[in-house]
Amino acid sequence: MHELDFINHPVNYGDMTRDAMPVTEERLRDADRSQGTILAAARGEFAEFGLGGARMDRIAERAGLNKRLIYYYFTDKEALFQAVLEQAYRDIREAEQRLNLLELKPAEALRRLVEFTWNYYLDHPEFLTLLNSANLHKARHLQESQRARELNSPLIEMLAQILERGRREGSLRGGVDPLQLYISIAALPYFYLSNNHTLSAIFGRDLMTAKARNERLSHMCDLILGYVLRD
Amino acid sequence: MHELDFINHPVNYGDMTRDAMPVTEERLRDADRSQGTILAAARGEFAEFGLGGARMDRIAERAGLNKRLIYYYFTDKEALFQAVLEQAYRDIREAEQRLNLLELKPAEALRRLVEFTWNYYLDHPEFLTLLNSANLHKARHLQESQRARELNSPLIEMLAQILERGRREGSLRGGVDPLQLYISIAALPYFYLSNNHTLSAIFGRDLMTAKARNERLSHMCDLILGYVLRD
Amino acid sequence: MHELDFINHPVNYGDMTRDAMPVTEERLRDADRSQGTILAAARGEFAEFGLGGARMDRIAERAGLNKRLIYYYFTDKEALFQAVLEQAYRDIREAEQRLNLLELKPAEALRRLVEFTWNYYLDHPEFLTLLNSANLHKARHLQESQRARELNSPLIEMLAQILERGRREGSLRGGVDPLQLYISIAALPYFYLSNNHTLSAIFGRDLMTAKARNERLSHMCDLILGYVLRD
Amino acid sequence: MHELDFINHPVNYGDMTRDAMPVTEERLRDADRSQGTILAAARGEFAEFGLGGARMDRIAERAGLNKRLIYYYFTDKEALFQAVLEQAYRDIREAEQRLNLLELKPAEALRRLVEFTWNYYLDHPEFLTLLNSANLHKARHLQESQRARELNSPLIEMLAQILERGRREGSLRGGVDPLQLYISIAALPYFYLSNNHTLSAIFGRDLMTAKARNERLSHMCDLILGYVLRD
DNA sequence: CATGAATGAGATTTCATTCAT
DNA sequence: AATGAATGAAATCTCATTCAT
Repeated sequence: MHELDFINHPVNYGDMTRDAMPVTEERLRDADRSQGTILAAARGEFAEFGLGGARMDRIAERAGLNKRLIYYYFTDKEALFQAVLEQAYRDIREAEQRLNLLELKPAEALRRLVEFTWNYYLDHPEFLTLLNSANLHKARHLQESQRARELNSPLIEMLAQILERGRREGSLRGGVDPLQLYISIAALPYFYLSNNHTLSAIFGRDLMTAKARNERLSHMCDLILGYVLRD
Repeated sequence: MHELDFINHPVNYGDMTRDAMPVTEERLRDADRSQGTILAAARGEFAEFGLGGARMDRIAERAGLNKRLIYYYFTDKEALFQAVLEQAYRDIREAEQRLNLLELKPAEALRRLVEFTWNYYLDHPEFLTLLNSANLHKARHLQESQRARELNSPLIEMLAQILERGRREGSLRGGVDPLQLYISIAALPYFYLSNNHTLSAIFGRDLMTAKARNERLSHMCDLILGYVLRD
Repeated sequence: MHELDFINHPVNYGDMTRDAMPVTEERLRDADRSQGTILAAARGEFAEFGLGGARMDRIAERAGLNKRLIYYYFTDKEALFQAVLEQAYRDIREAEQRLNLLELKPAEALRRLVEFTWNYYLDHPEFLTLLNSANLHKARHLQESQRARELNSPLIEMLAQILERGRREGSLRGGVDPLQLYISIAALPYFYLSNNHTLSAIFGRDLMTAKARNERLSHMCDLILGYVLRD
Repeated sequence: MHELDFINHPVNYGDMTRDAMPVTEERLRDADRSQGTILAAARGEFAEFGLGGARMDRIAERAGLNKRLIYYYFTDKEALFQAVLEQAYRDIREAEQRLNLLELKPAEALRRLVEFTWNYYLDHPEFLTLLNSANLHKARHLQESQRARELNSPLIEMLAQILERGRREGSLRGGVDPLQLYISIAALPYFYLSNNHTLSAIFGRDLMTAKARNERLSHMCDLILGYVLRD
């Protein structure tokens, strides 16, 4: 997202005269860009060290920007964390939107959702850590966020439709609470990946090899589909 | 004045030898008790604020003991955290030992394990946070722990036996990896409880009412048993 | 929205020479107005928080103008404070000028001066705080001001004439140093108003009610006139 | 006060055994001493630079103690300022207590009070600056002080008695409000000394020479006594 | 065994000021 | 004339840890 912003951010107006330059746009983009850079740097730092362990100095360094600028744009560490969190949610919601589950058959849609969740967590490990941090602080940052409700996943509604359709078709069992199902679909990969280190240490077995990962994905699909499919 | 203070400092008990002191045993008991008090205080603090957010000052205050004593017994914050973590694992393993799953019928044993896990997490919320903290730090504290292996749950072995027995009896399906199943049984309540705040904030729905908790437990049992039972 | 504002902003008047521009005068007026706005904002800020506590950011905000502009017109915070101080002095001197004490009978002139001082301080509480700040900094800003001497109150000279006339008439006692008297006439309301909060807190009595203020004014008149009048 | 604490602060308990040492006293006294040192350093710093201009670093340096210790004992800058303020008030009240005005004849007592106030302000210039700072902050620090009322000068009561006695004797006029008089007696030297720099700069005349000071004291006595004496 | 006092390093945050248009 | 973005230096405050009995 932010990455893309950079692409068309030419600083070179060739031989345009200074007066003719679209000064304002340039500036606004700079401000936006700085904010984006800070946000990205902060996301990395918070993900790696948690809210308490993150260092504003390091965030500035990661961003290649003056520390003061962080406060200029984000007020303080807490607010910055909140901004990072909101963005992380917006990102995953956006990805979810692109799934188009309703075009698939119910069972297929569920499998696809399990796969998507697994892959998204794999590709965005920061999301897990951020979520952990947020929960350590009792979701205070979300509760303070006025956009909290917007972060409500549209998937719940979609899931409800899929389940209902499956039930009517006779392919899925009835009486499944979409929220419970959604939570379970998130829980299964989340725990595995988030606690990967502890689990690996205790069981003396690397859970992140390609093989282990494939096994986990199958297991989760089996579990979810085994539960929801009408036999 | 500081200078002079040294003069008569020697740990001088007159000519009594230290071993001959009548108080020794009592003292040892005090020592044990102090360590326990510190450990309990630290567990609370780490659970509430994470490793980064925990404060040695507050731990001392919670324990009602001098801060210096913590260092005396536990070297430093990291080591203290490690001690807390090991104890938390020992505690849950002890509880697991008392389950006697092998005495039950396979399906019954599984249901009981799901219920146990759910209830243990409910009763020991600090376990979840400690686990989170440990993983934020990539389980460094476990890897450094020489007792890590001892923490390996005996449940895996037990689960393997249960699954095998069920398969032979024909009551359970075959081909279920006990480790995957164990992880899933932990994952389902873990995510729900650990992310309770975030989920409640986002879905605008209190997930901790008695009703909601009962629903979650049924859902988890349905999910696990629906998957594992041979139909 | 911001973007659009700038579009026709460029300081480009085509090939008109700058001197020929019709807007010059208007601009000068704007410049004057901006300076005045800044000065007023700064006076408020310095009065409320002192030199050390005043914030350039807040001054800009109060003025509704860009912070950079303050530096453009006033060099730095110190110089701005000096400018504020000079203006405050000019203001009170101007007000004094309008008193026309010499037209009154000596005793009447003195009473009027006491009343004027009291009222001026009441109406311009910022004057007191500015004076305090100036003195905290050992009047450095005044010493650096080239106009310091101009700030010398013409009242001293006037007071000398009044006292002399009164002495000759026999209505006032002799041997009164006009500077001492002037200082006392300022001191009596100054302390009351400047320390109003402290005094109110300590004596648990609101000193700013209409009644309390009237009492103070009578007391001061009694004190000054009781001293200076020949009985 | 603190100064005296040092005097009997022996560090040498000779051949007392360790257990017999009044360890606690010793320690407490050290803590007291450190607090006293910090308080004295802070008083100087706040007096010189005001609350906003004071630097915690400099206070630590002045005290010859670790900056951290200031926070250990006084929480933060504001609280430290409050402590300094309270102490300054306690000091002047203590000095007032030693005046024994009631033993003198009314007129004599008043003259003595004027002299005392003048000399106290001369000897404790920090008191004036602290008072100024306190008032800049609208006496917030006093209002928050639970001891505010204890700082109420007993002089008011004493003054009331003196005035009443003088009135009955016939030596003093009646109808004088002791609070108004007290404020005026404070106001006259306060303004002169507190604004000394500004006044000197403006009038181009050093107000702190021995001669100038004597003149001021006479003037104040004349003013107060001229007002209060029955002729 | 136990402790109150003290500290250095480093964290977050602030603030006057300058840059670049 | 006017501005939003950016900064370096320094301020306040925090925190794990050690000192000295």
